[in-house]
Amino acid sequence: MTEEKELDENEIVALRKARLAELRSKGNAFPNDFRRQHLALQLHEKFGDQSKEDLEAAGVKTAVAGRIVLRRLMGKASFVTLQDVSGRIQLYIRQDDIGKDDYEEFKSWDIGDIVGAAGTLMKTNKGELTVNVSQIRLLTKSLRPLPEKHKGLTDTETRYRQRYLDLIVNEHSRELFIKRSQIVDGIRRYLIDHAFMEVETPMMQSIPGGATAAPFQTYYNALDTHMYLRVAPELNLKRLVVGGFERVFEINRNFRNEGMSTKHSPEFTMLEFYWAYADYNDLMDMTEAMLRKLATGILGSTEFVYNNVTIDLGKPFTRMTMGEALIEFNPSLSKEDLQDYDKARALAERVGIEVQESWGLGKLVMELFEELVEDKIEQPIFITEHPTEVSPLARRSDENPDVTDRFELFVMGKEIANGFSELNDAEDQAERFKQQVAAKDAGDDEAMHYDEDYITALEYGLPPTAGEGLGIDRLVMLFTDSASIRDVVLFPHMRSK
RNA sequence: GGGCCGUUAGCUCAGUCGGUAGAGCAGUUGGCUUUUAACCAAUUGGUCGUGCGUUCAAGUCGCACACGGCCCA
Repeated sequence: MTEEKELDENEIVALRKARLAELRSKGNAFPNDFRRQHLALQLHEKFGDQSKEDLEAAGVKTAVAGRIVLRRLMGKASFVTLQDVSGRIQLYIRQDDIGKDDYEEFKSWDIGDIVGAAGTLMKTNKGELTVNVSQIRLLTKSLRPLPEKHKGLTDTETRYRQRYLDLIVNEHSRELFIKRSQIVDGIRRYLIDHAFMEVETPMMQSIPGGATAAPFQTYYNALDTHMYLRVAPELNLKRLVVGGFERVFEINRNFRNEGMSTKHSPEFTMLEFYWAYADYNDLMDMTEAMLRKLATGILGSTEFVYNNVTIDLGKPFTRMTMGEALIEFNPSLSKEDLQDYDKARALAERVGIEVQESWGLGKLVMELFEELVEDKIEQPIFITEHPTEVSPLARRSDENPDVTDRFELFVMGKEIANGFSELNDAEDQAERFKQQVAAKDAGDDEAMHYDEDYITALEYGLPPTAGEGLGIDRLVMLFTDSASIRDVVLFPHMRSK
């Protein structure tokens, strides 16, 4: 039975399993008592500059551990390249140093095996820092062959489905996800340094809210009720501001039940933060400062290249209203086109937008912006004055009730951030929810629900507050010059095979 | 949802006009005590994504499906 199975297997796997069986018969095949003294990078940093002679005189002892990624075997001495979390270090193993039996055993190990080695630092004749090994142990036997050692793993599907292989083999991928971690870490530190408090709010909600988006539905047996995965944490975070936590933030996943594409993932990571006694202008200032600091800290510069365009976060970001942007990027348009419903509608139909009867002027302008401006943006721009009709949670402008004190930050055609002075007028908010419910009843499955408890919270009093959401995945795409959101998500969703 | 492209050895890829499957790496065997994509010699490995069809004959042509990529909505 098992024999048949093994016959079906790839001969490489079968052979390695046989070797593992042999190891088992000799004792503990999976020892966990090895302790390392240095990472590869630490050795290179501390000793990389020392001369061959100085290193030999110093006789530095070390113990390293990692995966064998390259082997150069000779009759009585060998080199192997070990890879650990920090990088690579070469080992030099001589039969004379470890003994004939151990050397023969060592030669039967494979690329992919995880080993621990102790020895003394040396430099080869070509100047490569190397551990001259006195003891080496196999810690974990690898049963499957790794991808090609030079060209690596290029098949996109396999890189996504078996990300661990991508990480073992492709240094670029490893560096990308390290950068992602640094970005999240940098944002967290920045906010904490500015007196923000990190909180966690529910991922499962009985009423999804905080964004216009279709939710995922699930079922909670104990309560015998349908629940939704959150589309945004917004309303809960503002409840916390009502409660007196004047600066809060959350970095976590949101779920939106829409298609997958290079720009959209059904679950994505979002920073949301809320800041009492501040407005949307303060948010824009802070966003600019934070992005500059992140880029400097992580990329070493405020300039970086995305899709062959050099982006400069060093200069003050352009700020313009949505109406101004439409005209700026489409000089044939005039102000009147955007202020008159009939003209705006005619224009929308002319550019191929499927206009719905329920849309007002505000929705038309927003759709026109998405169609005629977004893709044309390269350098960072704050777009402001979004129509009230499409901003149900944002405070109205004091000058014009049809627009809100809101902004979105765009870079290279991507919406990176969205923020506004929060609507803290409970009665206005109740009206806006009613409009959303009407839109939902009219068939808009992205429209919001009426959240009565949120209105109650506002009735207790939300201080004047500014709030913002910043898409982490898209920011990572920018900072790493990645064309697809799947490249910056460790385990992107795939159809099961 | 639509269009285009892809799927061949563990990995990276060739495969002509339809004529019975190739390379490099990895693996195996042998050699080699400062190599580094180690090298030298020999050698194993295939349900050509799945199914149906055309044909004397299909990796190759046709249709359907699956999965993926890119573009569009």
